[in-house]
Amino acid sequence: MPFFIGEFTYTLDDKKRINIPAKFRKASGESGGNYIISYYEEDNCLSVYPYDVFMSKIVSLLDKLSETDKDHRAYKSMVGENSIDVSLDKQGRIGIPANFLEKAGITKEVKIIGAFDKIEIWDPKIRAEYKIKYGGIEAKAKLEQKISQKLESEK
Amino acid sequence: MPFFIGEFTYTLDDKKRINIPAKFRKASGESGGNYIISYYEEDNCLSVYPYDVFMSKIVSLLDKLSETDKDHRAYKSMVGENSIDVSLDKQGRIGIPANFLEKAGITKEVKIIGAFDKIEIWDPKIRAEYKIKYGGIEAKAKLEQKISQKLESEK
DNA sequence: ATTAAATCGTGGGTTAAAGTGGGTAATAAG
DNA sequence: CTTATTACCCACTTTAACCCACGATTTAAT
Repeated sequence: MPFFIGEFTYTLDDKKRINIPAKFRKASGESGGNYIISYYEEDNCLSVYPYDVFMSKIVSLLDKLSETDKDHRAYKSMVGENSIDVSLDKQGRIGIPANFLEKAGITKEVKIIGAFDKIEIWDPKIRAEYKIKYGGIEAKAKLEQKISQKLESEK
Repeated sequence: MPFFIGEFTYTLDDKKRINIPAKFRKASGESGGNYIISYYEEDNCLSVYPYDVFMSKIVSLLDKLSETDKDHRAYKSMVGENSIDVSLDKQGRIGIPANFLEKAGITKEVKIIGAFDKIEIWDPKIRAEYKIKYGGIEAKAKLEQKISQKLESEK
């Protein structure tokens, strides 16, 4: 249901708050102002899921894991460590815990990116590097090939 | 359902608004005045999709991607960054965010081109270069060959 | 063909909303 | 008990959404 697209530049204030674009607040749907922030080391950004999306896309998956398998336990533990729940204040901002800012290398300026079902918060410099890796014409073509192969194989 | 063809020249005003040809407004169908602008680096123009077209051609595909695959996340992130939703004002114009004008190298004059299911907005100079690359007799023949090969292979 | 009416492209002013900053109180941690 | 962090509230500045208006062009009617 949520639908986030676009790219916005904001600043982290002294109280470690970041504004969420008005468009995104309206697009968050059922979850109201409740989000789960999740950090993926591979991405090096903060993924902000509307509460409901996190439940249906992430938690529902983790629920299927086995409690008697140590690797499964490890995975759950890792995802748990890198996730936190937050909510909007009256002005439409979220406060980000210091340890999460640190994980994602965020200091002052941030780029906020709509990634359809979730919102991403990036340090601009880290994002620029990421774009070189994935956003160039050739890199994008590779992604597209991989994805179309996957979709093809599912037919 | 939408059907856009033709070429028009308009100007970006001081408030970063661009007129949409009346013909195209009428041809937008279901989506009313709602569009998604998407930028492809390879094309170097702004692609303006009627909302419904974007949903059925782009989003329906992205929805199938996996949230636990970092390449899939990357692709969604890249597409999301280069997309934005807009809608017509009372006079039939759309406001274009500054970062999207920048991506496509648009300053004042624009060429608006109907590309069947979507509308394209070009800087005239960039369009002229593009035409050299793809519009010449030989270049066009190559395109046609590639396309007929694809269609052949799908039989 | 001439005139009237409607539509189209363009410009600009006003106002509500969005983004930002900071003060104070409540809560949690040392 | 003291200090630091977080939540809640209020205020300012800028941006863009919304509305109205004008000339040019097109369409329709006489």
